Amino acid sequence: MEDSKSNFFGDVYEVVKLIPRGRVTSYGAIANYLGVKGSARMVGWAMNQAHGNHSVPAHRVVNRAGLLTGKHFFSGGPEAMQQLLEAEGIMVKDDKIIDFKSIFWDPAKELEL
DNA sequence: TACGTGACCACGT
DNA sequence: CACGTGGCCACGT
Repeated sequence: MEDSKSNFFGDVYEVVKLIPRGRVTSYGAIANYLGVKGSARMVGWAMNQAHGNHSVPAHRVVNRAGLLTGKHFFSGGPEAMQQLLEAEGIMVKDDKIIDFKSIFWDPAKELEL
């Protein structure tokens, strides 16, 4: 039973799984919701490990600028992430999400209750 | 055991 | 307004 840090990764996956279809969020937003906003990089690492977990829609997680920074880490190729986003109705241009702020889903606000 | 790197973010110049 | 640097924690070599 891994307690502590392993729990952090699990929480990240839980939040990412809760992202509604057609919406996206940022690493910092997840970190902020988990109370580790100072460690937004760890969320990225969690996604890297989530790579083996197909239950986690990591393609709905991008950086603060709405840029598909982790596309290159996806199975099948960097275009896989953009394809998955477009499949959910999210428009992507030049590896960047269109109207990112409008489809941005912040767990700290949407799940605050 | 120690150093470097990394799917980031915020601040300062 | 754009670029550079610092800080954070964990993992790989």
